[in-house]
Parts: sequence; C-alpha cells; structure tokens
Amino acid sequence: MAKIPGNPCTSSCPIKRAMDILDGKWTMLIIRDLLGGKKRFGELRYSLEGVSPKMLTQRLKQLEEEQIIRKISYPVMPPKVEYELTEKGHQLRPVIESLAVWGNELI
Amino acid sequence: MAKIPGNPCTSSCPIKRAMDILDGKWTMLIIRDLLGGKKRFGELRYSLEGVSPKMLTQRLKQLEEEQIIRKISYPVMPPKVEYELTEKGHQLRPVIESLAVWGNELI
DNA sequence: CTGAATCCAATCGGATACTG
DNA sequence: CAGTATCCGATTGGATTCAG
Repeated sequence: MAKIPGNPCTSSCPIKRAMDILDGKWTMLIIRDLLGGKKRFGELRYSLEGVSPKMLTQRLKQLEEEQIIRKISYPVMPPKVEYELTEKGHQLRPVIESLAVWGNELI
Repeated sequence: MAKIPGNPCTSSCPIKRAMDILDGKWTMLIIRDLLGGKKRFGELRYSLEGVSPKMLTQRLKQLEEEQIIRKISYPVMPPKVEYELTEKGHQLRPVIESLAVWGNELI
C-alpha cells in the first residue's frame, strides 16, 4: 500500500487543508473549465449551467483570494473580464484528472 | 496539454458526477481515513476531531448508499461497527493522493 | 459504543431584478 | 457584459441529550 503524504486527519492534515479550499458544489467544475484556458464570466456561467451569478461570483472571489485563479479586467465598455488559473491552480490538474477517471467509471 | 477524459461541464460531466458524491466537509477525510484500513465509528469520530455524531452518521450513510464504503456490524454488546472501503472506494486513492500532494504544497 | 433525536446557527444555493 | 442586491428555501454543520 502506497504511503499517503502527510499526517493523519487532524487540523493540519493536507487533505483537510485542500478541502477547506476546494469544497463546494461548483469549485472543482470551475477549475476544470479553467484548465482548458482563460474563460469569461459569461462562459463559465454558461458551461456550469445552473449556477446563479451570486454563487459564481462568490466562488470566483474565494478562489482568487486563495490565489488559485487570477482575474483580468479589461477597462472597456461593455465590461470584459477573464479568469485564468495561477500556477497553484494548474497544479490541481492531477486532482481533476483522477477525479475525472473515477467519475467516468460511475456511469 | 493532457486531455481530460469526459465531456465539458454539463450535467453529465464526470467531475460533476464525482463531486455530487464527494462534496461535503468531511467526505474526503473519511475516505482518507479508511484508506488506512477498517475503522470503527469512534475511531473516525476521534480522528476527524470536531465532527458531530450526526454529521458523521449522515456522511457514512450516504457513502454506504453510494457503495463507496461498507458497514460491518457485529452483534455484540456493547455494539461494534466497522467501516471499510469497497472497491469503488479504493479507486479513490489516486484522488486522495493527488489532493494530499497539493495540500502539502500549500503550507 | 453506536448512533438517533432535537434544536439552532450559518452557509449554500437558486431565482429574480437591477446597475454601471 | 459582469456583476450586485435581495429574498427565500434547503442543506450543512455544531452542541447536546438520550437510548439500545
């Protein structure tokens, strides 16, 4: 059995740290979308189909604070805003990929 | 860029399927614990430190319904109950491992 | 020991309307 | 277009008590 890095599930457990950030219905879906490249607010809203602007804004804001995504605002009219993953965000790719593999087996 | 299996983030997205099951503050922590082998209710309650019996019961029940864990009740007094991962649950190991790697880099 | 029951607060999340 | 504001219900989660 492969050893899992880190300590047992106490408050300093790496899984706990990760999930405190990644928890939430939409978070992983946002990251998955952004792994495909920069996306605009409306694009995310569309591809997540069902998310309310409130929740999308809330999650994007939190992910930005955690420095997992970066927000790029263009000072134009009408407004144009793009979101992209930071390096820290890109490092979530293995997580998303293994999740996708598992999710695919569910059928 | 490696291709992520599955479709875009619609209702049939594998990530969405996965997160519908794995969402929640404690779920991943339970699975992480059980990757180390069978655990009793009280052991989980202890190692998760802070979880209320209500939530622990709730999550365990859901995970059992999703066939990710299996519950083993011994007809003894006082009661003894153990939880262990099913095959489907064990297949989450890559997810937990990559999460642990990521969580460790946070510091 | 393993929960079930109850009560309550906070957060999540959806729908809608509105603004710069 | 990209949000903000508001209202509301559902769910999560914690604390505590109690039962088999």
